[in-house]
Amino acid sequence: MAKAIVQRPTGTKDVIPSQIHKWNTVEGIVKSQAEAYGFKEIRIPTFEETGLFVRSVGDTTDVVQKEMYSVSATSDRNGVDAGYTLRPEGTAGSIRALIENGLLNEALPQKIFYVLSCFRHEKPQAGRLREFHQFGVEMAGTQDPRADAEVISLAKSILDTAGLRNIQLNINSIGCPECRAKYQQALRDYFKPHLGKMCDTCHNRYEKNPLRLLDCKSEICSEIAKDAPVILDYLCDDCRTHFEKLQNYLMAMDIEFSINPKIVRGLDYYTKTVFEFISNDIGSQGTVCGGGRYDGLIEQLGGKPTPALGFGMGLERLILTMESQNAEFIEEESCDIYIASMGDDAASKAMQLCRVLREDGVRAECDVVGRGLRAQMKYADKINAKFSVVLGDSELEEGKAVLKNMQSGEQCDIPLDDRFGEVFNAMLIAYQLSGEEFEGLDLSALTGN
RNA sequence: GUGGGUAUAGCGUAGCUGGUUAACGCGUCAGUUUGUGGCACUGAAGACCGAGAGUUCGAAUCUCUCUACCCACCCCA
Repeated sequence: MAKAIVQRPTGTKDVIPSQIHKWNTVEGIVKSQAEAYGFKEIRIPTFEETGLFVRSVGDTTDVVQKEMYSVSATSDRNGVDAGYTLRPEGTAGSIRALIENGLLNEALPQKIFYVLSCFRHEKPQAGRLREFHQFGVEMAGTQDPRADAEVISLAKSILDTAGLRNIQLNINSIGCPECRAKYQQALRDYFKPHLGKMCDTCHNRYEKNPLRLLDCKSEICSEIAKDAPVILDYLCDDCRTHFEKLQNYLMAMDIEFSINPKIVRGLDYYTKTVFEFISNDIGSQGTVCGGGRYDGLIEQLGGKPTPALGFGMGLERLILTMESQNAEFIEEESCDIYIASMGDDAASKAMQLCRVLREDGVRAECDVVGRGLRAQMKYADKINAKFSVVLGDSELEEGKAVLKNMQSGEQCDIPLDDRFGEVFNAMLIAYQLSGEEFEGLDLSALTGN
């Protein structure tokens, strides 16, 4: 391992140039699909007042209790400690932005999406970083189950477009505050006699958030949880029909799902629908996408009561899954033309030609190291240049040079005057049309042969 | 926060039970008769063997501590 004076912080990753195409691929997919569904991009601050996350994510959750990067900011509010936190997720901030900018007074539903980095102080492992990247969407202003289906459909479209297979969709309903209260009581009644045998964290859960008793992975606890009451039996009429309609819409759209009554999201704001897309190919942290409805959140954050829902998708996990399934990434474009030169005059000419070409958006490069011709050609090959030109004294005298197709080795003359850019662009287009067609093309008129 | 694993040049590895100048592949750079890449050949640069301490005449190879990374628990994206 190479050493730098300072190394990157634990749980962070560099994306080096040879990998960037994966991110561009994924971000492209995610944005184009979101736009196809009518979602608009939003950008929000990287940090927010700590209170925002405490109120929304929930003060009993692990995320808030032990995973936030926070600083106090005593001086910011007339001596009152405002305190800031690097966002651990995207929903809180984007909902805050919807409220603060009055967007909930515009036509509803508001449909927004974002790509952003999130920060959680956890111990890193496969698919889990301290700084990770999330694509997310939020739809505010509808309680119709069609919205739930639409949002799930968007997530599914993204995974499909990315070329993924075997991603399982699990859905559940955790009810509204009324039916959930009844269910929580039922859970407490059920677990109470077993409490003695159960783990410490479950004791805590029993008190603070009984829903998560279902989630415990410990053998004894999960064994006990097996026969626990199921939330779906406790849903009120409204929640039940909402959930049933959602299922009907999903089936109508041919989106396969399974109902998993054990899904309990770790963020407190969820109501009714919750869902997860899970990959089995990337280790134990297989949740690629998770989300649900949060009908109470906007009011809780000071907005007018507005039902809403959304999801977050882990971009690192999405890329990991694509890699493990050998999905295709879009390759970056390489250099269009490398202009090699010998001697100072030719070097100047090369730089000048590069400038002209770049004005037309051509990826043009020339020697900036002072290498010999052979080395320049090797470099042109390494950077995968499509064409090359060699400039020396004789070319400058004659006013023309030889343009070489680096893939086929084919060469032709190209004038070194005002027509250079025009001719080269024609060659480039021919090249892009296809290698085979290129060979059959008669470009003699252009090149003046 | 709790466990387990790993740690040798830019990358990937070899180096067995301790013994002279730490090896190989890829990569990088320079050449292979003077103005042309991909192949081949030649050569060069590049590692105080994660850090610190200890055992020993002698350690990359043994012991201890630390750190980082990886994996799992937990939690979530």
